[in-house]
Amino acid sequence: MRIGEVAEKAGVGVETIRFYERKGLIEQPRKPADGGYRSYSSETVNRVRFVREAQCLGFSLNEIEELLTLRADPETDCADVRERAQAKLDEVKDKIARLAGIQSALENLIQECRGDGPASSCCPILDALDTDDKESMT
Amino acid sequence: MRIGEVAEKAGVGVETIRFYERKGLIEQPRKPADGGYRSYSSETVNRVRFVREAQCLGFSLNEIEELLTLRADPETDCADVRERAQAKLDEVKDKIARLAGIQSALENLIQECRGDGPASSCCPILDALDTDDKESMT
DNA sequence: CTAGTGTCCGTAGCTAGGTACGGAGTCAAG
DNA sequence: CTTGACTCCGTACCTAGCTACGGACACTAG
Repeated sequence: MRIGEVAEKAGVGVETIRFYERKGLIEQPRKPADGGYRSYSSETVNRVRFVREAQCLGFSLNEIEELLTLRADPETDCADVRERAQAKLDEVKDKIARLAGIQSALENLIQECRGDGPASSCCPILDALDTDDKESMT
Repeated sequence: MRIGEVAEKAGVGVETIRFYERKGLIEQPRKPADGGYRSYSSETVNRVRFVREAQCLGFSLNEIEELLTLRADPETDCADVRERAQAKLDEVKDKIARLAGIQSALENLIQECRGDGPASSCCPILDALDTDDKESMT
């Protein structure tokens, strides 16, 4: 599969694929036999999609690389992989918990803003989140 | 409260507060009476903390402003607020769902990497996430 | 053989989100 | 009334993550 096809299937530009390649986020597919064109496997499409996905969720490209290198590297000791995976898992759980806080703040807001009149002093998104601060300030 | 105190309590630099002020993310506290110094309420500290928090979770500053302006703007119609809050709520739920996908991929990975030997071909973080793609490709 | 499309590479430019600099003013303590 | 800590403002600079440019090469169809 050539670069244009990968880019299209992953929903990004060709330049982005080249950029990710330089960053080491996807395989380096030098194939001088094939006229000097890059040739990718379909796994690359999934990798690129995963990168975009993880970016939306607040991971940097470096963190995403860490996530991706958790997989099959035959040289790596399994205990090490497990340890890094656990660290990432903790991060992910923390993100979920904090998003859940925002979620319930928004739900409260929607509950409280039932009427059609002026919003006056209802709509306390920060107030809803302040409780966190108060807990951590005792 | 002056800018340095806000910055310290929120755990950011003074320049960052000024930057957020320029962006309209926090109140504009021009107080020429007080020697020309900015004077902030303690709410600003919470706002700044919320901004940093939300950034970690993948929201841009523009999106964060949208979240923050959901609160008490006496001119705003409550129905409009509710609508925007619902849209944000959908985004947040979606993020949580996608993080949950990564979470279970990591949990699988940790399960499968029980041994101490070489990692060989276990550790399928992408494989675990591929299932998503397959569902959306039917 | 030629035109068109896709790819190669390096380098330059762009947006978001800060971060640092430098010269001047404010204020409290000594 | 000077010293030191803090603040003012504007501008310049920086990193991350793309995105565009431009000239050369490959491959396909006509």
